[in-house]
Amino acid sequence: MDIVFMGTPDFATQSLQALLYAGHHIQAVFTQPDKPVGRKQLLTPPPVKTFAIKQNIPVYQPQSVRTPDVLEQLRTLHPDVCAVVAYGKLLPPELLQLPKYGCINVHASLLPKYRGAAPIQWAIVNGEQTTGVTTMQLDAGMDTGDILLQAQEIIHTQDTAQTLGERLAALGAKLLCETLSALEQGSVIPQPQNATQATYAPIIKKEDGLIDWNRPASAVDCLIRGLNIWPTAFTFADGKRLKIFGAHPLAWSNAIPGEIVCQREQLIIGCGQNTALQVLDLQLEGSKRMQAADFLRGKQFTCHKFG
RNA sequence: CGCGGGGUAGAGCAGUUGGUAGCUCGUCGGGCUCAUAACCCGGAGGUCGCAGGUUCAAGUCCUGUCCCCGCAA
Repeated sequence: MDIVFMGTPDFATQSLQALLYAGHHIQAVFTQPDKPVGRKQLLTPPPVKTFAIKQNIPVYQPQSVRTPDVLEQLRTLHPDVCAVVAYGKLLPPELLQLPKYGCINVHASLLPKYRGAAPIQWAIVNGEQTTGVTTMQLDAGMDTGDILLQAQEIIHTQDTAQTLGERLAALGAKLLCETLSALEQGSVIPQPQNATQATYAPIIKKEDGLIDWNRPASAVDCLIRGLNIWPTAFTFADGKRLKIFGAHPLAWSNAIPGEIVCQREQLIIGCGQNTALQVLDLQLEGSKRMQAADFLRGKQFTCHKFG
């Protein structure tokens, strides 16, 4: 098929790659404009752009897709379908109607659960045991279109947003290819979403990473894994910000939430409901990321509580 | 030149008012032990990020420079 691809992060790159391998013709790629990144604010191209350029695919990076120019470009390209994967912009209705098969979206959740920008992260943070990917026919709403195909994926107890995201990206890429085949053969029936079942996964903000030590250790662990590798769950110790990249929940008694229960060979913090968290992988402000054992070898906290 | 923290043995850190570097772990050798990640004894390993400057003497003060990290964007 002749396809216009719209996507931005690594998650989307996998789908683009899969479409190419499947023998589709990618006419053009739309992706977000380059943005300043990091402390040095270096202008950095999104992953999809980098990949597209290597494949000699034309790249467009409009600030807005709600302009006559963009609509005109799409008309000229005249794609069979528009594949949208984590593009980062809502598409206007006129554009959605344009391609023969409309616009197909890959979403990293089992819709109607976890509509929105950060379905992978929130699924982990909320302690879900399964999630998945959905392909759907885009409509004007935020992840409200008719469902085409879905695939389940188990969330492991060690999963981070990073590791789960990689698997879902691969799964989503595969599902996208299957969906396009099914559309061509007319063998897929769009299913409207049950809006009453819908939940939302809003974009993650840094402050979402603040750890509430009153919550049970398992919940804190979910937060840590869900927000790894970005923005990372954090707390405060000795007046400094402490990022926690990895931990292990423990059963414990008489734990005071936030209390540093132990910092000899292991770093253990009290949590809610008489549980505790063994911190394994951390980074103190001004220092680099390291294993708790390494950290404790050179430094002890003078405060008695985290948070 | 946005604000702040930091670059000292393989790893993580101390180094007070400037006087030729210490700690924990690891590592090597020996001992103890049925055995060990445990314990005991001993050893190796550092031009203190880099370049200048002040000084009788600088990791420790001054200047410049590179790199890392938190915040802010």
